[in-house]
Amino acid sequence: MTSNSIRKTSICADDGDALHFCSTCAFSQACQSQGYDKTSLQDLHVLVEHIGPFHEGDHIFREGDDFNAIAAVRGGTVKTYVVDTDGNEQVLGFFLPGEVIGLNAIHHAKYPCNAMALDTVMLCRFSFPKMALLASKMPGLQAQLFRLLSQDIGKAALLAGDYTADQRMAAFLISLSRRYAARGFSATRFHLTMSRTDMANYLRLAPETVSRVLRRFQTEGFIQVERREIELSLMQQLEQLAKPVLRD
Amino acid sequence: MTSNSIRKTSICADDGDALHFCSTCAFSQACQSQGYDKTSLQDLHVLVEHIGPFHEGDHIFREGDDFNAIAAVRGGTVKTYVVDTDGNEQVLGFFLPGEVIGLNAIHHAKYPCNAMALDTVMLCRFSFPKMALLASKMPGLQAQLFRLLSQDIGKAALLAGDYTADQRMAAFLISLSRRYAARGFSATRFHLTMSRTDMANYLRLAPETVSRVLRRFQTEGFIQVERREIELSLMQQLEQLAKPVLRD
DNA sequence: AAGCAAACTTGATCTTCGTCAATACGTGCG
DNA sequence: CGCACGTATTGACGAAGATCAAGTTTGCTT
Repeated sequence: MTSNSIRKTSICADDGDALHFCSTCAFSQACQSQGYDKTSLQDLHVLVEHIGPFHEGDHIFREGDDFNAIAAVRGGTVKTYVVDTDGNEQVLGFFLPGEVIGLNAIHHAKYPCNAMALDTVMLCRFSFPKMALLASKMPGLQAQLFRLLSQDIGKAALLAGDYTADQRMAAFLISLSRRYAARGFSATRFHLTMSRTDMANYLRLAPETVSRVLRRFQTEGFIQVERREIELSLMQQLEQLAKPVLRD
Repeated sequence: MTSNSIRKTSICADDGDALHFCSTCAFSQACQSQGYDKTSLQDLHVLVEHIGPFHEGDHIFREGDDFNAIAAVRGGTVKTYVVDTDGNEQVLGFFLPGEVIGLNAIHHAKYPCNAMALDTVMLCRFSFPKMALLASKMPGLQAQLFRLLSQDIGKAALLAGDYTADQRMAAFLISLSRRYAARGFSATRFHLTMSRTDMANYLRLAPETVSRVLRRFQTEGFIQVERREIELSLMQQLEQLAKPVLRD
């Protein structure tokens, strides 16, 4: 469930090498890991575009917008969401640095959801048509795209099953922890970039329930939480709780 | 949410034409829709394998099996599921003729769930490595694969949101109806190939709740249900109920 | 520094759906 | 034919979490 395939922390490798596009992006690996030719790499350079900064509350794309590009998060957090018929917000996911947004837009050629910056966000934008064309020439890139897409199919598991509020919350915290750790950040102390309401809308709980569960986790010694700063003290116990959700 | 990209009903077009592989499969379209060369087509023929019949209760693959192929359902119904830590079955999806199973296995190169035949099932098996290779030569095929994968990312929405039992059930029935209709079957009368328990495990409800909701739908005149035969009488009302779930 | 709005917390009550238990139904088998 | 098992239905009860209603804190604006 965590993005194992995305690891590098450096934001932009301007190392004078041929590989001078965003190295945060998931695709650098694919290219590095196999013999690419100069032409392909040139093409890849051309189709990449660094954009941002977006600020808190800015929209990156909106539901119904024409799809033309996917984007890797270079810095900050992006939430994707839809608004249901009664005006309630359903958060579909939070995207940390190194993770890719827009993959669910390929099918209908339109973005099926909104994407909003939760803090200051920098992106690496890839024209999808160009990338698909390039993928034909670079089997490693094609494979990487297939993997990214396939990975996302299973992601919804966190929301799906009928888990308790405690299990959901534990799984959410563990997931964040692992994803931060994979980027070289602390696995035990981090900043929650989203509001309690965002968390609630993601976990399909009421904001009140989120508050209560966090408080109880604190009194039980699992976590220390102060506003949006959180420390996971008893990882063990949290993982135990999260196990049915994360399935590892 | 319904598989718009898959329409043809015929099971196997042995028409002597170059296109003599399973025309039920999602990929025939991709190939037809653009100028393919003879060699590619030859390759595509080679990588396809008709398998079956599987009988009720047979496993097609199991969680943890090495991934090497995806498969299109030619006939019958397949359910995919996982068993959680307390032994409860979570049904991930039902796959009708024309739909593709195994797409979520690409990422880890292992099947992340079990697949079981609910009745007599015939499949069209595609070696994935060969298919990926071929996709490099056939942009249409590559695009079709990207679309199929992207489509599945959004599918989990049916289970996700915190909908009522009524909304879930209505959405489920409407979804089946549309998918059958897309295959040329009746949109209003069909056979439920899965047990109440399977439906419950898919919709994240108790089997008792499934029973009660179906009964209430019947007394309200929305449906006529007799054992596993069902008729949708007031499509209008059902669609109204399902709207928040299906988002159209 | 005061005022304000938004986010968050906390408590009390209510609703939906799960659980438990009993019964009916239908199918296969002796 | 009738027994037995699995599947489905129906009813009574209980629990988890939503909703409603105040409060409290935070941070922003003036």
